[in-house]
Amino acid sequence: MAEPVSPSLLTDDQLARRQRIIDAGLALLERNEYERIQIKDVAEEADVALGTLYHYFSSKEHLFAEVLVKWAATLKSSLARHPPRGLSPREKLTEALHRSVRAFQHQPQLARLIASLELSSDPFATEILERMDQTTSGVYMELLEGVEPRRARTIVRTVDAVLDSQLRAWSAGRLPITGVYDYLSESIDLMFEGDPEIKDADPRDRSEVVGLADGAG
Amino acid sequence: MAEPVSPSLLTDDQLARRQRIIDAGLALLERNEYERIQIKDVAEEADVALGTLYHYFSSKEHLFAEVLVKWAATLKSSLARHPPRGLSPREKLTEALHRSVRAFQHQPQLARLIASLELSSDPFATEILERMDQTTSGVYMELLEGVEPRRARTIVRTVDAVLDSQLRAWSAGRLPITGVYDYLSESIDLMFEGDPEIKDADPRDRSEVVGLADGAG
DNA sequence: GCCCAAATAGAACTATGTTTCAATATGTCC
DNA sequence: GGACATATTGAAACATAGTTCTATTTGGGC
Repeated sequence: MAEPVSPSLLTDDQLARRQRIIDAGLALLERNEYERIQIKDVAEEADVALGTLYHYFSSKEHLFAEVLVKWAATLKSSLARHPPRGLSPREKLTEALHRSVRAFQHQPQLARLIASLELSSDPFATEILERMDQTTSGVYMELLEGVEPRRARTIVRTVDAVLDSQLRAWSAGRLPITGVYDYLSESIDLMFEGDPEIKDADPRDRSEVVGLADGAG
Repeated sequence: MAEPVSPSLLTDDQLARRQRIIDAGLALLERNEYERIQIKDVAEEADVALGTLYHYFSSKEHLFAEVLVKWAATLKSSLARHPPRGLSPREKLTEALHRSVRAFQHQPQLARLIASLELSSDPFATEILERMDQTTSGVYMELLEGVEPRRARTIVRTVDAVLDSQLRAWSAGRLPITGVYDYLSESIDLMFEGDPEIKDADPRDRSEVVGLADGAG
């Protein structure tokens, strides 16, 4: 776990190589379980030497945390390009979450990956996780425009926990994917129960939905 | 991962030895991180040979899943002995969850353990996990007497997810323990918002709060 | 063309869960 | 009470992967 070089100090060439490694990780994740992917396979797929890989990433977990970031970035930008069309905050939130589930459905290993990373002790990995957490929370918060902020934060935290938990159960084979959708909807409905179903209060002031698709690397 | 012998076929002597191994695991968990506990340490602590340990448990994960069951059983029986005194379902649920958090607080490694087990592929481990899940859900459901069953189930699932998620964050050092208590309360309040705060509808029919402290082994 | 940092290849190291095995003990059935 | 199955022991061997090391090569800038 030696300190890897900081991305900000790299030449374009090196950045490209670093990116190639991340892409290789994502590619392998599409056809293998995370735990069964060997670091040397990633190096091979990326066409770099093992030592090179460790030159850029402090550990397997650090590397895959960056893979996760990259994947999340594409998800976020897709969400930003086609914002949920629901009228009420509840509908928008539901739509956004369902879209997230669909994304995971196409990449089942990502759910396992997140679970693994949450157990990691590599400081780079934990830092990246936390950063991602804040970004996704931000995305959801924006959909809850008009909801009292304190309440909105609780909703987001809760819904995030449910998403995480159900995805985990699904990826472990303990729950069909339909269960994930259903339970999520049910939880959301529960939290908005007795709500006057506020329609999208003020469609102005929407110029800056940015800050979602960056931060990747 | 050879099939270990089934507990139901064991002599008292063997059951005692098996139990000694589980106790040893729990004891070690009190002073070490789960990941850093070596199987041979457990064997040593339990005063059995390595081969003996593997005679009873198919893997490290299987063993520690049983450790978890044992721990959960004591928690459950404590909850059964002193049922939450809150008047409304909301209060009872909050009290029960806070008590769970306190239990984890005394055994921080248990939270990590659960997270690890959820990633395990040992069939014994997953079976045990699922069994535990159902039992804890059952405990919470009983506290929601008077709440419409479908709704109660959603509440339990949601609250369970939040507990899990916050404990995970805490055990990874990403959240202070006070945050766990606070977020849990907030989530619960949110879900009971706009509720007529049903007071404990019918204090009769309470004779059988059993079935909580068994199932351990 | 020289120099140095980066990259390479792959062997070596390490840590641990798991398996094996021969020797010994235990206990049960006839 | 002898014999046979089963359990236990202890230690060594195995297997797998992540990580580190080292000798060597490459390539861009002065």
